[in-house]
Amino acid sequence: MAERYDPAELDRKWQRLWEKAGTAVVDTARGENGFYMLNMFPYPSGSRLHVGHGRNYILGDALFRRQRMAGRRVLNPMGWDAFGLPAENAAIASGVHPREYTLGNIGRMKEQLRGLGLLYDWSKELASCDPAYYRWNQWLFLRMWERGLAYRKTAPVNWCPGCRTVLANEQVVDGRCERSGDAVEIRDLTQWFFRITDYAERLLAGLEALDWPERVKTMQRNWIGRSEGAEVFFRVEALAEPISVFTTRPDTLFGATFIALAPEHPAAARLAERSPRRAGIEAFIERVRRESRLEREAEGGEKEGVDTGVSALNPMTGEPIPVWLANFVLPDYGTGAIMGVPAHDQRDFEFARRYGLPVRPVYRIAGEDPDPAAMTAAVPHGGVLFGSADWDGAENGPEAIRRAIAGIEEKGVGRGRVGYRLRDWLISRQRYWGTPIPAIHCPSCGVVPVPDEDLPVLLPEDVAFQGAEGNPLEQSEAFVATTCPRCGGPARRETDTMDTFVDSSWYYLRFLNPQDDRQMVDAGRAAAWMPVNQYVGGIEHAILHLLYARFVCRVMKDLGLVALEEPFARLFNQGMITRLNPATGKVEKMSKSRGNTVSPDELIARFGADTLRVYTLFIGPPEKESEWSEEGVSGAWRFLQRVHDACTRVEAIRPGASGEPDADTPLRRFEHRTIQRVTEDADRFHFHTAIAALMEFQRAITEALDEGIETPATVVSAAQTLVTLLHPIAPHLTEELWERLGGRPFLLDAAWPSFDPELATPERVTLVVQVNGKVRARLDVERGAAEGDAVALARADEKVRPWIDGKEISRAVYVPDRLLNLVVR
RNA sequence: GCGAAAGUGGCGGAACUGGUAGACGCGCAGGUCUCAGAAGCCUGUGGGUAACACCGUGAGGGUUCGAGUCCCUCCUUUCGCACCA
Repeated sequence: MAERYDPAELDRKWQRLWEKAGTAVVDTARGENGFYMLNMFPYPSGSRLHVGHGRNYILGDALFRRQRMAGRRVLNPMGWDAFGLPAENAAIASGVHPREYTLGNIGRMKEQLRGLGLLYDWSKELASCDPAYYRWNQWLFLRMWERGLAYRKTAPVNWCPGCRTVLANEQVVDGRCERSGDAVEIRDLTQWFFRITDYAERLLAGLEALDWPERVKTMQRNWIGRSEGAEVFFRVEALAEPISVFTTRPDTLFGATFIALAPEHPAAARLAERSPRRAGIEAFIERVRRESRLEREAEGGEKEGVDTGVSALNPMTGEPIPVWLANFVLPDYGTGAIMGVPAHDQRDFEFARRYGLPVRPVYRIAGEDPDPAAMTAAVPHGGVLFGSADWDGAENGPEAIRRAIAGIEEKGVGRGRVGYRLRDWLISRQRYWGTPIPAIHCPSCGVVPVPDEDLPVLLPEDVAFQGAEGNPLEQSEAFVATTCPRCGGPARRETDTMDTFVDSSWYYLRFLNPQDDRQMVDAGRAAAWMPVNQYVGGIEHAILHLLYARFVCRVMKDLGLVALEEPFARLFNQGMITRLNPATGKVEKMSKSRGNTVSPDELIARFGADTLRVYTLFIGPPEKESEWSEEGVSGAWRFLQRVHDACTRVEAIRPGASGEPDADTPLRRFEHRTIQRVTEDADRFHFHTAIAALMEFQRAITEALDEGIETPATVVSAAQTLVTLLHPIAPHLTEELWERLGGRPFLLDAAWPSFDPELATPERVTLVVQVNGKVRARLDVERGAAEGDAVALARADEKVRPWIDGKEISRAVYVPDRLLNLVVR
């Protein structure tokens, strides 16, 4: 072999040629035979990508190339989720404008993606920080505002002291900011929200039909948290309005021995005012409200409460029960008030035990736990047999609940209701680097929308970032000072910007018409290309991005902008790449902060992008997490060497290859079996087993060359098939070899080979012979051998004979082409 | 605590529907080439045995001619949920 495989040169050469020829550019005005492949667009961070990041892009690129070779017009765009706090924090630290910082990162990241041989339709590139993009955030916001889907309210919200902004519920994990890890505080602020709760039922129902990982769907179901129950009104002596509680167990209403309000409940302060123990109650309210979310929701946290001294009347019996304030009642779920049924609810029971409140089992509900007798003994007041003749006989469970709701509604003291855990999406952020919310505060007209013709509301430039505290937007008098579009008087501009998840909730639609300045989306193209056929990204977006995108897509449908409800038909979550951390001795997620990353740059310099791609795909099933190993990479490198060497030898015999390949030879059969294996494996994303099949095929070709039995035409055909099947995995080397084997560029436009099922099956098979279920011999037989022949062969086999001699074969189980089990006594 | 997924050689993993357990790769051992090494290349590689037998898919039971795969009990790990009334 003359020349060695020089990846550095090949990588550069083919990356240039692909780009120059625009091989990945798709005209989205034409929709026929389209396939929309999408990787979640990345945040352009300041640090270099590591090999753990590469996994989902390499997988996406392999899927893209595979679909293209199947003859589809595949749209595979890339863009940038370019707004966000890291850029602004960098600006505050160094003074560089967030835009400059972000654009610099985009440039570097793009080069890195190119270096991996990833092929995107860059003519569709977009960045969410571009006014041409974010003006449509503002436009959509105004449409939502018109319909009451965007609104402002004062509410207790999550405040992250580290990020100095409010957060959505979805961004708070275990009481901490999912970005910075700071404990989140609760503050009363006036903020902008999107009314996602109006869509709770549709978001839940839509999950059914999606081809998504079950665990993602489960997470979304849990987050939406639907529960059926009833709202029940309790009259309170001191108040004009009754207090409404939400319960999923209206069947236990007769067992309610108290009601409890969240300290934030509007009625709480009014009740305190009337109480002789006012000071104590107000102190309690103040104390609970000051607690952070972390403290308040801490596991095993003591349930605490205070008696308002006021009574409420059980609507079914008219019996007075005390009204308490309790820290475990959440202000923003249900009605912010509960009925306490200690006999049938663990939390209520703990609370009752602590404060000596009665526990009253509802006896007529059969099979309820805990055991009423035991509880009666455990509490001072004792249980009282109580129930209702109306509800008697109803089995505990849905039927009892249904009847209870009917009884409550009949009496006019409540109604059936569905509760959701989902809260409205808080989209305000007190930061600069985001989409300005298009609203103006006028002292006489109130909060007024910016007229459409004044869009986009641009971010101001006269802002000093270095060392800035608070929201940098507030610094710009030119931005803030404006006139009211309604009355023309002086007014102040809204300085909150939008959560960056607004940007990412519709970008997949914008890739279809990224330069269109007349409309947000192109309904015709959306009809042709949406939903995204295959979406690939990390599990960390299981709730946040994926729920918001499903919501916004539905809003856009209701606004008549598109005709679809679900943006992503199929979702794939790649597993993380882990690596042994020498510092801790543990296998951990690969990350910069842990210091266990591997840079693709050095690997590419040494082995080329294809080796990195082969190893990344070979490391394990892509949906599982996989451990990176330095030595493993060399296996991928050696494989590509052997492919290169084999094809170089084939190239040398090519001039002698005339005519068609032989119809049926061992290599020919190997070729067809490999096509079948690789096709099936690639289509379930299992490139690791596809690579294993290709390794075996390469060895078969090398052996055929060594032995010289196969005709040149047959060998050339095999080698061409090898590089074609390997192309989605190792595009640069295969492109080069393809050309040298007589193919015309580009492989992306070459047809994926098809297999003949007859040839893909071996002619002779190994028949396993078992005696009483234990393997005793392996026979090489013709495919399709008859049972009688197989038994005869087995009985005559010298390895089998000792096990059956002198015994009677009572039964023979024969699985053609696989196994013969002789059962002897 | 509740729910889901997983547990296979020294390591990553394969076996998709019950039918040859360990494909493929790493590592390791021996060989080849070389003055020597590196890189290649070839051979071997679950435990066990002289060779068989035998033992082997987290543990224990079960179903079956036959179980990594199905059922039951338990252990471990990972992930999700967890005052949501």
